[in-house]
Amino acid sequence: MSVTAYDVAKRAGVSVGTVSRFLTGHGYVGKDSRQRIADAITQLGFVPSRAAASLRTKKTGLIGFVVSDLRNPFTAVLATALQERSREHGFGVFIAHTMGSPDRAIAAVDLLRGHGVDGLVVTPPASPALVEQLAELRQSGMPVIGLGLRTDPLSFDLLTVDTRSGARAATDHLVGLGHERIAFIGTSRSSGRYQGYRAALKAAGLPLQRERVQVGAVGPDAGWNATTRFAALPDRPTAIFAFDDATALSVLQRAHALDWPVPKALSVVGFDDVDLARRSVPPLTTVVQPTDELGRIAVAEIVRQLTDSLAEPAVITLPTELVVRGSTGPAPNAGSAAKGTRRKS
Amino acid sequence: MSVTAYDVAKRAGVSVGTVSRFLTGHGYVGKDSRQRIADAITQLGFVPSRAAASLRTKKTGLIGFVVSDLRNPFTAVLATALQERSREHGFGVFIAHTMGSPDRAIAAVDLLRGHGVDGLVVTPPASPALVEQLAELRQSGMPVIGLGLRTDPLSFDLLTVDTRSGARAATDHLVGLGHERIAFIGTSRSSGRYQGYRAALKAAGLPLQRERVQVGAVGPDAGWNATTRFAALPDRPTAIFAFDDATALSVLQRAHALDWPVPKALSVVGFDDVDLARRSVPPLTTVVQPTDELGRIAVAEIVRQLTDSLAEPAVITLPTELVVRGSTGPAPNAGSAAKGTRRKS
DNA sequence: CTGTTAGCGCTTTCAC
DNA sequence: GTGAAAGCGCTAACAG
Repeated sequence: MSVTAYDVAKRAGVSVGTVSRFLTGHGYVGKDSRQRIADAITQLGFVPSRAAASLRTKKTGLIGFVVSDLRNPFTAVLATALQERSREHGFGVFIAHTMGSPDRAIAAVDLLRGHGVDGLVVTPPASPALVEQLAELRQSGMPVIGLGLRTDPLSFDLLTVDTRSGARAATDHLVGLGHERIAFIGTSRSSGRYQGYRAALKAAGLPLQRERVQVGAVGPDAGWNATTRFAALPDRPTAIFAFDDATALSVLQRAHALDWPVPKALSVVGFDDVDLARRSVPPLTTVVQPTDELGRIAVAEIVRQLTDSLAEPAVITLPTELVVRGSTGPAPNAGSAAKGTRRKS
Repeated sequence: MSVTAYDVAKRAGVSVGTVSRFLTGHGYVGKDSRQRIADAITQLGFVPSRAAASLRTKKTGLIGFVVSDLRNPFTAVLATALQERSREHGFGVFIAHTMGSPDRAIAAVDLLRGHGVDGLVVTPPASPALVEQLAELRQSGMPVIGLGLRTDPLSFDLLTVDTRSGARAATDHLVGLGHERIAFIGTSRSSGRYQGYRAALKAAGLPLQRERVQVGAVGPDAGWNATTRFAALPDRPTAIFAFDDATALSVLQRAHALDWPVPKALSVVGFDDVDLARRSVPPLTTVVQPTDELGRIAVAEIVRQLTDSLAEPAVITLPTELVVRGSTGPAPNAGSAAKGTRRKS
């Protein structure tokens, strides 16, 4: 660690300047020097200090990634994709988790800022204060991109998937199977998922029942509890559309524990298509998010903004896709006539 | 980002030195100055540059975490624990994944080094070259701790859980239930898990059958495939002990798909106790790893070494605990007499 | 208690 | 093509 560019220079019989040119690739370095520097570097095990470099260049080669909880499988997949793509551009990813706390989100951004990240990728949830902080950063020239982080006046780039139409497709699928009592578990009524859910019900002429909508928490516990509640309803829903796979999988498990057979008596749809969805019992019907694309585009956007500097904040929306697996089936009393007919009404 | 300590100093009407003393907490700062500096900082939105600071102090406040794959739930939990604990000590965690590639592991360490991490926490798999690299680093004064990363001559600190006795307890549990054909899925025959498995069989006077041992890959795919193979055996095993929960859960799923009822005809034991294990169908019997403890101790060790400097490499071993849930039951033809008797050979 | 000053390791003109 | 030298933002003596 204490071997510096000067040591390399001395060893190679050149000056630091030349070593630096070799390192950065800016400016010419003679074929001869090039070879000797390369040798000296490997012999000495020299690793250039980014801290020192960044002091001059104002670039750390670091992308900050603010997440709520890394233990969420979807987040982990996203982080992995981001890291893979960043690597291709020579960036490292610095992940800071917030455990869903607004205060910690702000602290996380400051931590990342302190370490000089070149850009920021931020995921929900966001508080007004966080959004303001990010907007300022963005204004001061730092690439900031919100991943599924909608802000009312668009104050930084938004990369999002079309959750609304994904939710619509999922609900349409259930309607098409003859389901009329379709429950929803999600974060809020303003989410794209809820909008899609509602739109599908409306299009099918189905009532929107308050007791079948569970908003607030999502995740394993929430899915479990919501399922318990739904099961206790006088008119049990015959289908549940859950915010994400983590939630949907626990719905599956709770339903099993309650002897509420899936998909015979209950159909379940998730969102994300995490690895386990493919292999749950039964395999989960879900809405695929283009995770790799998200990572790829997020990094590409950061890199672009780093050079193009200040373009107007833009929205990039990626499509979703419904994958039908074993967790959805015809509604219990729907008979054979129900198949896909009620959908266009 | 471009607001510096000088700006703060000017605004507060003091000198940079005083601002620095305020920031670091070293040396005295008058109550008056203190207040004005604090005000200036918030007004200016000043975030000190760690890069600049670390150039002097040789400390970045960063702990590097080298993992194979963040998508492994256990890894994600570990990363989360590590991040929580690091935060308490004022450290950030820089995660670099290797996707299991030895070359990438080396590159990851260099990436981390380049960013000047103060310490390194490394998880398997490790190659000889990686171990050598880490040993050198450790020798040059950097805290390095291997998490479950055994090296033959102990060249850096090893923090590990007693997987051997965990595996022993798991297998003993199966033996106690009357199982005689117990299969194993793991990484290698030199792992603690295999040793524990073998020891338990031996103690029970049970033969160690080659075709019931599947070493090499682990994880969802491996669990799925191994189960397929085990099912095709003339003498189907009545129990499977899997390397980790990710593997065990896919065993559960594959068994279900094969109409191989768990735990009636097949008992399954995992390792890790990830979140989903509690809620799988049926709930997974598994060996708990003290994840939080691991994170806590890893960070504490790094911090300790950062001050105490060079102690001899040591081994810290944490105990495991077997949690019995619904995925294990009496062996199919064991009758009631089998209960726990065969255990003491 | 506080100001001044000399670097930390690198990059980057500017000469040669 | 390459060397010399200044400076990035901060910390850490060292005077006062």
